[in-house]
Amino acid sequence: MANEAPHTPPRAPTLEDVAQVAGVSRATVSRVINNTRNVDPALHETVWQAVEATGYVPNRAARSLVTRRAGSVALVVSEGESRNEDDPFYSRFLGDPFFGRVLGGVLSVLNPAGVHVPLTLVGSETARTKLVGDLRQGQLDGVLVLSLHPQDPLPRLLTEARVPAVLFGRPAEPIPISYVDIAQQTASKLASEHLLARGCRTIAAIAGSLDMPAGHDRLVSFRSAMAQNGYAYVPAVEGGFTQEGGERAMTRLLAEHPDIDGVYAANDVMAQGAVHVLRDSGRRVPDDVAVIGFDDSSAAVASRPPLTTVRQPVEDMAAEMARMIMGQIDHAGARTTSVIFEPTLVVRRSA
Amino acid sequence: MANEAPHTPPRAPTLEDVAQVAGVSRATVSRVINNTRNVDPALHETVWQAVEATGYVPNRAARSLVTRRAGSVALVVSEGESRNEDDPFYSRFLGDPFFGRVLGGVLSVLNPAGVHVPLTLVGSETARTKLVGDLRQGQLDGVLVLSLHPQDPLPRLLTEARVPAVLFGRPAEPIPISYVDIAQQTASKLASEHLLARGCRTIAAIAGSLDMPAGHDRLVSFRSAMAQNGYAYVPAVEGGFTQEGGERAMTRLLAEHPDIDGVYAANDVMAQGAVHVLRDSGRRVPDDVAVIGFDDSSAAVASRPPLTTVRQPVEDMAAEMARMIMGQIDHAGARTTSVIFEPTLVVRRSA
DNA sequence: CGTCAGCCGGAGAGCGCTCTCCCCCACATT
DNA sequence: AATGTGGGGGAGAGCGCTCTCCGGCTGACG
Repeated sequence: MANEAPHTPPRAPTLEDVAQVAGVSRATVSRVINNTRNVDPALHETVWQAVEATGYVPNRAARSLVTRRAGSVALVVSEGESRNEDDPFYSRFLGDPFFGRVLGGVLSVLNPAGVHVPLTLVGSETARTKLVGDLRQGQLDGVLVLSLHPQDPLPRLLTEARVPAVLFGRPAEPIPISYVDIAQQTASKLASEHLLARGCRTIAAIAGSLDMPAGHDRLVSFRSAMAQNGYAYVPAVEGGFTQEGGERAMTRLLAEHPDIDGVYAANDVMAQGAVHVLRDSGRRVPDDVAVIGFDDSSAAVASRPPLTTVRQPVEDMAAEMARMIMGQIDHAGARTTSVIFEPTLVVRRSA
Repeated sequence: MANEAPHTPPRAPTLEDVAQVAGVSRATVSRVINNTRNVDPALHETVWQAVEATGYVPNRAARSLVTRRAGSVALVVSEGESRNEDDPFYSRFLGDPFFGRVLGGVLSVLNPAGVHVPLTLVGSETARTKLVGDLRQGQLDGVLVLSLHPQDPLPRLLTEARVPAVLFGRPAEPIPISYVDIAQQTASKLASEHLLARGCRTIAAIAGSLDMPAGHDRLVSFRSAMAQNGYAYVPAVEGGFTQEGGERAMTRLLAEHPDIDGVYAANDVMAQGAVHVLRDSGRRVPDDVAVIGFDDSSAAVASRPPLTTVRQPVEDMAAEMARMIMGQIDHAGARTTSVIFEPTLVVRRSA
């Protein structure tokens, strides 16, 4: 028994190997694989056979080195200053079904395209500079950003670095950066008209955090939708997007307006909290008070009664983000764009 | 205005640039940065200053090319044959808080270490070969696998390719692959003793899918824990880990054993379904029937009453996976290992 | 029949880094 | 004083790929 290469794994085949098998030059194989120029069809065929035969897989690193393209787009979950990566807050957000849907949408576009999608949590100055460094250095071709905090400096940083980036949801400050978002007016219209149509006359809102664009926009547009139907004022309490906040908000709303018969909550978990409070106060849902949530999350289905809720096409939005970032990467200097999606109302039993 | 480099971004500094600024050779700078050998402390200092001054960031691709290390570990969500990537099933799993916790745990170890964590959904033969190809080619240093299906061929494939890999949960078939898991016996002991201690005498189980290790082990170990307390037989119905399945299982259990006063469900959503059925049947939880769930997911908190549940230290387990894979990568040929974690009982109001 | 454009394949440079090899010099040893 | 020893630095090869440049061949046209 010869001791040749006793523990060396059989080195992966390179372009050179394929070239040798096919009896052509490295350059030709490269051309075939990236089909970048006309190559004689017969040779083309031979080369592919050689690729099959050798089990060749292009080496990403080598390719990146020369093309200055990493072939990866980071999905970044970004907080402002206050938090660090160990904060359970992150797990909470990552565990949110919403995040999973985003991920699914992004991967459905990027994985088939052979693009890697590294995930990063960014919650400190250090992490932020490292991210931008990676981007400038070309370790990353672009970023998809889920920015959770209105004062998050990351979006601005990214625009300043002139680096491909797309946000989920409009930025808190008006800066020139691409994003996808949902038509909050449509959502509000859907919700208000549904509530009105089923006979609600005293309607209140449980708002999300008002310093976040989503929280702010949902309340403002709901009020204006109600105004268009003749309701000059809609009482609202902020619930901070948490179930407990929803419960507190509902309690307060009930205290101030005991005759409430319709509630629009800016997300499902707050709606769920509201339902609990409503039931505990002896009211039936939807008979005495109708409740509409937002997100169509698993909470909506798990709730009793299951929640009527506004559904964002999150997967589609995320997929569009992926397409947008690829566009930006391919055409440097392209204009920043925004794509707005239409929500739908999923009618279940709570309203 | 000179038109020198009108649109060329100022090329990122390379090792060479730093070397020039520091007045040393490329090799020395490399040594300092990776501190791989003794370097004169004074020079060391000079070099770091030069790094600061130039804003140098090492080029990952170039480094990978020579070290044959990608600096990235994929997190793979793997299904068996039956599904494709567009299947909403994936979104559902990704949206599961459990997944987010895994992600959080993994990132808490790998991000600080500068390791990228690309996410991949693998649900087809093509995707599987591509993954193994990436691994062999060195685009990926290792994989962390969440295998969802008992017949999933991926774990076996990975061991055959002799590639660094760690599973969450023991493999369905006995193959030599590293994994982390939970001590199901402890979980069962905790649950059974809690139920018994609060006076339950007719106890049933709602099992998960029995072809999955988690589903199987939870039921088997629960029965043996009950047996140790003198209960020879525990009626059980499979609920497939879904809320609806939990409802159906509870309905059937109730029909066959109307005197049930304690239920152990293999996850929270089934427990939540069970609670709904129990309440609809006029029984009070926990007064008439106590219910224990598993996972300590958001469903446990959202449920009314909030669920007493078995909590796995998922973040810790995921972090350990990350450490294990790094160990495997650094010491090729290391033995496959398993690490088993102890669960705890989170007592809320349902039992 | 000569010239030239156009097409297609090969040669080879070089992307930014690591790492082996070599050399120089300071200091210890004989 | 000659030789040994080892720490610390530089030179340079080369990782696997893309892409520019070049050359040979073919066919069209004068």
